[in-house]
Amino acid sequence: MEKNRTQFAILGMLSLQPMSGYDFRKTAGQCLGYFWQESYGQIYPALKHLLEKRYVTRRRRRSKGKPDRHMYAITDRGRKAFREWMGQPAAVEKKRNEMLLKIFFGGKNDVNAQIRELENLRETNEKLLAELKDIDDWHVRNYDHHALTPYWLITIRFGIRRISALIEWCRESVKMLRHLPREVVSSVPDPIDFYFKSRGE
Amino acid sequence: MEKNRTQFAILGMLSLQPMSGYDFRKTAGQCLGYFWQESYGQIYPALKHLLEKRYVTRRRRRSKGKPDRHMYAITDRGRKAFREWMGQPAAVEKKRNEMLLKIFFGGKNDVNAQIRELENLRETNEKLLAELKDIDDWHVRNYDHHALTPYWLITIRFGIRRISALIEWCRESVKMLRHLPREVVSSVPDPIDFYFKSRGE
DNA sequence: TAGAGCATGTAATAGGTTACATGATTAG
DNA sequence: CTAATCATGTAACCTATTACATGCTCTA
Repeated sequence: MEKNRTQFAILGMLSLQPMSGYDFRKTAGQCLGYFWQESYGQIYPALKHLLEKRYVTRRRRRSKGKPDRHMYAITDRGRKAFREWMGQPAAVEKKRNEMLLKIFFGGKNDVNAQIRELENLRETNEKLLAELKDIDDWHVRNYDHHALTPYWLITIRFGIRRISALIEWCRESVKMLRHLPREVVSSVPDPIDFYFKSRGE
Repeated sequence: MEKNRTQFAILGMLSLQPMSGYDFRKTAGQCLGYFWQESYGQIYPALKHLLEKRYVTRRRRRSKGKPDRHMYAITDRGRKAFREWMGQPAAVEKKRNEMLLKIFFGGKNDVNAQIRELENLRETNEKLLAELKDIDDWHVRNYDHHALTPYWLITIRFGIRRISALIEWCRESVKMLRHLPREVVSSVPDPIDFYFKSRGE
């Protein structure tokens, strides 16, 4: 099997419980949202492939008023492929943070607009942090609810730490931008020596 | 202009100093590496596009023993397009962390292998953290070296906070995995109610 | 003498987003 | 009446990785 990770994310969810493509999107959004995201454009083709390879089975379930649903369940073949994938070392994703890229080059022309963007980011993430802490609490109180609880706590705490760090960084950066030197040194001694070169590398 | 970010990353670097595609790869790897990455398969086609749109100019520079280099410089048109892009709100990247995904589903069969993976991650990032702190120090000591220094410090500190959080998370997670309940509760009361559903959502 | 670094680039493939199409029900 | 939710899926793009091709020089 190739390394299409969407398929493994789906297999993983199906290993917990049978569900439809729509369910997967929704459930994954809630449980994995802060470190894994999928869109329908990937999910439905992936389910098709999984079915062809007999890693999953499909049953049509009718419902009144709503469209029919395709309920998928993992097979033994699927479970085997999933376990194999789980054993392999995790790949590291490419990092891309457009806001950082823009800040590196001097950010917005209007410093106040830049500050507002950072404040917004902080506020959004403060809400997210509160939610994650609630989820953490719930799992601590219901530690015996599911065999995977300790693992879920580990992933949640990744989110909590990462988001807390982001919030602190927003605060610090806003402070720095507020105390920016008014008259900025605009002449660079030697353009060849900018940034790293000048550190003697 | 479209929203091919590779082109803007290149324009940004060229706004600091003229350079070749090879230089860009190298310099970007050093200055932006912990939040932005590009491969040659994107860089060279992007330079071609930038040239066609006359956002950059190209001069061939010969050198003995080494292949010829194509030196690119940003034009006024390019600078204008770049400034326009800089003013727009930054897009948020899709999050994808394969290690977290695997941990969510129970991680490696062998808990010790999982612990080793986390320890490796921590060690790698401790080295990276030390490097970033050195760079931070250098910029603090040479605050007047370049007009963009405060901005560079902001991006570096993002890296420092993010990596510190990761390191702490690794430590905590290893501890949790070491104290995992031996006999794991393997029966789930009601599979429909796993994770979120059971929190009353 | 093997491998790394310098330096350019392309082609095949894989991965991912977005908009669209369909159409009923339910909540505001 | 409007918008959201339910639910499936496709097609047209765009984005990105990987392997390959070329060939010289310097270091171990």
